Amino acid sequence: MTSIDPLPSSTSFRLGTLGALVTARFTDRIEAFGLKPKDVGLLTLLRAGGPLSQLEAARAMGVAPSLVVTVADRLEALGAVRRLRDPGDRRRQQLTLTDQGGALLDRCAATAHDLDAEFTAGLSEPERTALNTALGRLAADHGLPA
Amino acid sequence: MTSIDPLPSSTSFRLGTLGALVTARFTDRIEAFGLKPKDVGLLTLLRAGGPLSQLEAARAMGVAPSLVVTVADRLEALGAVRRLRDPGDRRRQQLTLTDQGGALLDRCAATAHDLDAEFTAGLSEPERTALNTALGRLAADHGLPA
DNA sequence: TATTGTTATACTCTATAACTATA
DNA sequence: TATAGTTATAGAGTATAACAATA
Repeated sequence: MTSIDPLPSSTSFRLGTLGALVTARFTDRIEAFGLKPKDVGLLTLLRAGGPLSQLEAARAMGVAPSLVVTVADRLEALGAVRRLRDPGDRRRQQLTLTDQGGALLDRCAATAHDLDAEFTAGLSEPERTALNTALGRLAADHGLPA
Repeated sequence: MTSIDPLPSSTSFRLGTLGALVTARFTDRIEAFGLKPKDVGLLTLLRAGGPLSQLEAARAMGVAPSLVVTVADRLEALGAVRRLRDPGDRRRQQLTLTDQGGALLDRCAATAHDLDAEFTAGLSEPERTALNTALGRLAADHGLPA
């Protein structure tokens, strides 16, 4: 008789459940900075892709433009981004990462790497490297930030 | 000068973003079976851990007991689980996986493995294996289904 | 009085739709 | 008339609180 490969041993199931777990922990920690996960996504995008209009940001993040308003409001209140009205087309708001926003993103990166160490403590060093390399390739293949 | 390791190269960031992406795709596909992700979680738990009371299920899943009511209602309507009042303690509802529920879970597993193949198409076979092995170890370390 | 399940309610996240200003 | 941003509203998912039945 043939036995079916069980769900919990699939890469999809494991990625989904571990991703939710690690996101929950990361969310808890960045709360200390006044940030939510989507805020970090926008900061990451701005560092990688220079100034962007809100609509461009929404498209790159795969979210509704109205959500970018909320996220940009919060980041602006923290001094992490600046909104500059485009003089050539006054409908557009150019979002720019401030120095303070860059420093905040650095603190998020440090937090993530701390979390990496704790979360993967049970892996050997080669396993950790192989894991991160494979995840990096998948991220690139699926259009996620490098 | 020292440069900070960027956020998108962290394992935590990659696990979080890839996990969200793969979960969204999986969610789309199991909708054809009338299932939501948490339903699949409960079915998985019941197959692995035999009959459970709703409270036990809530604890194992890390969700509120009231959510188990909703999930069990939907699964019962699909014929995937049975609720049996415990004769020894009539407050308890024992949740049991039916044959039909087992078949449904098998279809979810097949769906997940199809998704695995598509999602990791850009990896070499050794990379795919190393990835799944490392994820399996992390899942075990963090108390997720085997 | 404590516990299991259920129902009522509220909160978070995010999308869609309506609206304003500019083109 | 079309587009960028904003505001208003709605839906999904999940938690907390109130309640009913049983212990």
